[in-house]
Amino acid sequence: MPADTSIIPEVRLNLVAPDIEAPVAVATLLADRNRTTILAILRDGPHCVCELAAALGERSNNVSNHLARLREAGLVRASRMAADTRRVYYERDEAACTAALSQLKGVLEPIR
Amino acid sequence: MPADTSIIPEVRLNLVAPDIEAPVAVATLLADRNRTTILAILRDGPHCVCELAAALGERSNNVSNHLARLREAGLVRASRMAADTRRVYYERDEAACTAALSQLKGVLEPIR
DNA sequence: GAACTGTGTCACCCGTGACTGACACAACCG
DNA sequence: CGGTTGTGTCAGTCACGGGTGACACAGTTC
Repeated sequence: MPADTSIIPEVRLNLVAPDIEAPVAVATLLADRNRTTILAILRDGPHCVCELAAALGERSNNVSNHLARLREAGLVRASRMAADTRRVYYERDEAACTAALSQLKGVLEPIR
Repeated sequence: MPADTSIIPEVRLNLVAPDIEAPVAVATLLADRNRTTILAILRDGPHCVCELAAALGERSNNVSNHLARLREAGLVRASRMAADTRRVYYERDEAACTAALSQLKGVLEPIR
């Protein structure tokens, strides 16, 4: 005879996948060692490309590529300083970083 | 005449790249649409593989692969329930998720 | 026992993305 | 002006990882 199926939880096939584009985009940026290290180093203030390249042990054009990705995402800003216009200094956009963190909280934090 | 070089910031080539293995590992897991969606869906309680597969529009073996990655990272747990031993139910490990979020905070939050 | 459903494992294919090399541009110096 | 340094761009190459297909295993039903 069949078991009491009433206590077997029904399979829910109508689950809706939530919108996770933004957090995935943030995580994709952080999923690279060089980009995450750049963001970590910039926490102590602006640095130029050559400094970051030396710290990472990477070529400057490669670092420049990663900085472009971070810049397009708004996480960092580039500027030439008056005292040293030859080098380009990058600094974090703390507001954007906080917003990015919020996206990840939306996935990793318990339901509110 | 030469500019006053004393105001030109010296290039710091002695920067030390911080340890970012853990946050990169977390971000790598979240950098995939299916894995992030799984974590988001599991916020409302345990679900079996077939439910997750239906919600994602993916095949169950593919979802099982992603769940294995999440399981190895400790973010989810698998269990067979007494009322339905045929299916495997997955649930979030909230403590591990919180710990994972802390790793990302260490990169995205401003310096303390 | 056989048949079936749900899940897990693994080799394979293939697209995405990181690193490279060559080159171009910007800003300084002689 | 030409030379040098710092940075950016882009096509090419290659490794990594996600999806698939085939199969094995667990648990249930007949």
